[in-house]
Amino acid sequence: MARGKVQMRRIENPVHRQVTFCKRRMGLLKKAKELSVLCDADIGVIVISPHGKIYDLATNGSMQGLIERYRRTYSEMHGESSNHNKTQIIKQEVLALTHEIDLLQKGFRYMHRENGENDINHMNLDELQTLENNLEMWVNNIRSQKMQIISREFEMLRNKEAMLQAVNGVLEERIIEQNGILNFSNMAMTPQAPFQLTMERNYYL
Amino acid sequence: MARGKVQMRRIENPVHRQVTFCKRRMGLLKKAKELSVLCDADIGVIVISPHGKIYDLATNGSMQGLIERYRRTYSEMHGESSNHNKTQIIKQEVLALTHEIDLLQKGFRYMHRENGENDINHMNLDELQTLENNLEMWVNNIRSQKMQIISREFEMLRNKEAMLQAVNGVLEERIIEQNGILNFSNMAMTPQAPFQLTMERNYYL
DNA sequence: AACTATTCATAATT
DNA sequence: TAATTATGAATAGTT
Repeated sequence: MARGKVQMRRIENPVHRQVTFCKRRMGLLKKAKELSVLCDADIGVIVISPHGKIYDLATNGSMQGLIERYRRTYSEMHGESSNHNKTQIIKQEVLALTHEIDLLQKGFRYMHRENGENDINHMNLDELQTLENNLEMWVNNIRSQKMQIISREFEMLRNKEAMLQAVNGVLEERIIEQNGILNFSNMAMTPQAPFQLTMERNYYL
Repeated sequence: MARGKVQMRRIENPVHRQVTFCKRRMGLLKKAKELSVLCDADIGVIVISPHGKIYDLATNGSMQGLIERYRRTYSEMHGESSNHNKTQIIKQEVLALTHEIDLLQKGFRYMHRENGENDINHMNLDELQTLENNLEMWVNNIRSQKMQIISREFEMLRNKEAMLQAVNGVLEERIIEQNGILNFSNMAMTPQAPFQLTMERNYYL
């Protein structure tokens, strides 16, 4: 809209999000009123903030009445009898939410397949509490794969090093055999600074 | 709005009114979706045309569920007592499911923060297809960080190697100076058996 | 909360 | 009905 196109995703900054919520909520209700007036339609809008606060608008009569009209037509459309038992309604909601959860879980499974690693396929509702731990595991898996590849290269370098030192040893022996004198053995066998090969955990995080 | 400011009253021309109804209805629902996404709000919109046709939108779960939440809050505000029957139990289930969804969405956000990238908060089916690319980016970032740190270690090993080779060179020269003969140059450059220093993957798992 | 620079929505027109 | 476009509205970022 203004000062740059807005990305259509949740605004992370809480202050910005709150301000935008307020502005756009007003805009939405205004648009609803305008549509109602211009086109003679009955409109109801319910907005529930993340904190559960409710903002609503009913352009004609009460929201309750509008909801009743909605329910009636909805039932007619679905051929349901006047069986709008509360239980029935809430079961529908459970169904909708369950579907949503399935979608999200599919997303997780998809991601884990992408990693080429084992997946968390059987993520049921009870296991969701460990979401962060699962992520940690994921990162560790990536770390492990990485190390598998890296280790080969290290091995080669280390082999080369060991080999060269062995050669040095032989050469020194030969010189000692022939000379009885060796000036630079110190330099050869005791490196000034230890060659640090520590791989601290945060290196791989 | 366009081509002249519109008067905020019922459009008398039926054709114009119908066209405007269609356009503005779409605009209203779009705005509602945007507000929902941007600000993490649950929104329900019901539009009833003059002819009784119903158009609706519920951004989270079903309209029935949204209406129930609306009713519940409305009832609470008016101090109406609650009856604990089956309905009550299922309502708790709805609450639990809603909570689970929140957790999952938080999980997604968390992961994307890890990537240092923008997040996909309201992951719908259409957006899941880009998940693979996001993961790829994440893995690449980890790989990059990893390599930056690893390279130091490699450099140190290489320095050691270079040093040892230089020593070898000096030693060989010395031997040549003194002997004119060097028997083990072959042995020096072709190791018989590699020195196994395997780092198995489960070390890091 | 007020102010713009922009983008967006849409009324009129084709 | 479906595009196009000129214009008014909405609003993101800023003060």
